[in-house]
Amino acid sequence: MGRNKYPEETVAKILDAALELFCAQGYEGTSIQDIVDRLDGMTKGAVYHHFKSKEEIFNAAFDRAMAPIVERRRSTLGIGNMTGAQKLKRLYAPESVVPQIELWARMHPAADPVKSSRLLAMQYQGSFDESADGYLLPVIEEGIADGSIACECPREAAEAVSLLANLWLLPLFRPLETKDRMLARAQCLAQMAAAVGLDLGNEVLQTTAQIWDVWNRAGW
Amino acid sequence: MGRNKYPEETVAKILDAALELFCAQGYEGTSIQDIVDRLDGMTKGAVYHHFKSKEEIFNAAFDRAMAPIVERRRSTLGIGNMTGAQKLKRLYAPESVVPQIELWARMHPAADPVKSSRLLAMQYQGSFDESADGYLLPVIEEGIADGSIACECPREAAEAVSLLANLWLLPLFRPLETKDRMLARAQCLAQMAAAVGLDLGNEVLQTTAQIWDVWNRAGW
DNA sequence: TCGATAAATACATACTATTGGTATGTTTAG
DNA sequence: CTAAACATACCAATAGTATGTATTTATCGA
Repeated sequence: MGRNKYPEETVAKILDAALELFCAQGYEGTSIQDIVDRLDGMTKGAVYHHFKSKEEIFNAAFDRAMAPIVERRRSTLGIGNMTGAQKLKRLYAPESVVPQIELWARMHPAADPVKSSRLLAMQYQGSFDESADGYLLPVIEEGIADGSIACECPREAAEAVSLLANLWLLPLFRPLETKDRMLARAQCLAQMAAAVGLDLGNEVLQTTAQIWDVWNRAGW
Repeated sequence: MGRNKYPEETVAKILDAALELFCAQGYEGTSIQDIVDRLDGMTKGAVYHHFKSKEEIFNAAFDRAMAPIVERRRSTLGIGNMTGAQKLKRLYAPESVVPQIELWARMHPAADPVKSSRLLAMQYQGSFDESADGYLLPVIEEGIADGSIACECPREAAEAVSLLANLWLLPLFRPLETKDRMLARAQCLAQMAAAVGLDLGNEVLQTTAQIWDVWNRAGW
């Protein structure tokens, strides 16, 4: 093929193909050759020119997909005249959650924890990062500082809620269940969060309902 | 080597070696050859005679390791003259939990969610099985039936508690943290469980402290 | 009960296709 | 002309298979 004038298009093609395959078949279930085969005409040399390993492709693919979500959330929380408690509720409101779910729905990962074990590990790791250095714990601490939240164990509460929200409330790596069961989970999570001082807001149920709709519309 | 009169010894040797390697290096990080190399003199032919795939070895190794724990728990819960609430507390008492932790400590899995992603997936899957068809939900339902537990969402509560206990309270796949942080997590979990009607008992803190000791004694 | 033989089991050996990755071209844009 | 953007040809390691061989165990007639 010689040389392309716009190599970033090639990179984008690679990452698009990679993301789709990694989601559908998992990390180990996807070979570099699988990816190459989707880049009509291109060869492995091109891929390894732009990325130095399969691992790097994997990370780059997901980072790229997540970037707009992360940015959106950052800007949402940047608003100054909101209490911590208000920001917390906002984090679990439809406008914050649904875009992320839409992304997941598009990615359409295999509903098999073993096949998706790499993704699961990412989500697991992410839950801790999210609560520790990420956005949840800071928001809670902000709430404690401004008096809008009363929580005795902010770090622990953040971790627990984050983990439950990511790996349980939306069971990405499990066979599809019913809307009622998802709503029951949301209700349950809200109760548990309230017990440690975190009010996730009344919108949580609404958010969950919308999540289910998005999910289903995507043909799960 | 010809033929062994007691092939089950060979199987045991294979599973022992496999378990150790899978824990230390993860599933993908362990090759069949790695396992074979630990079975002095034996070859791949032997391994593939007794097991039809790497996957099967992996499952067999962990099933074998878990078997005594599962049996122990089964017999503990079999006692008739206990209420559901009493059984629930017992599930989180040191005598029930510590043996399992000792097993995990011996297995000594890599504290890296990606390297251990397969194990993580197993634990994740296990949390749902445990709550659904396993022992936790039945105990809660027993408690509801005999009036010793008041829980509006038994299934959801079981899932949430199970997930938190398995993947958060004991963060197998995370770098070691302090005893205080583990205790704080236990306290937090107990509070959250109480909010949905599950009293995990006062022993939870004690259990957690013992877990940490076992963990540390194993040189984590 | 006994030995001979057949059959099945417990391995070893040798091989294969696929994999992630590399070394080294070749072509084209800047 | 040079460096980037690819292609081509290779490599070692991998999970798994096909097949060969030795040893145990089941079978059976006497």
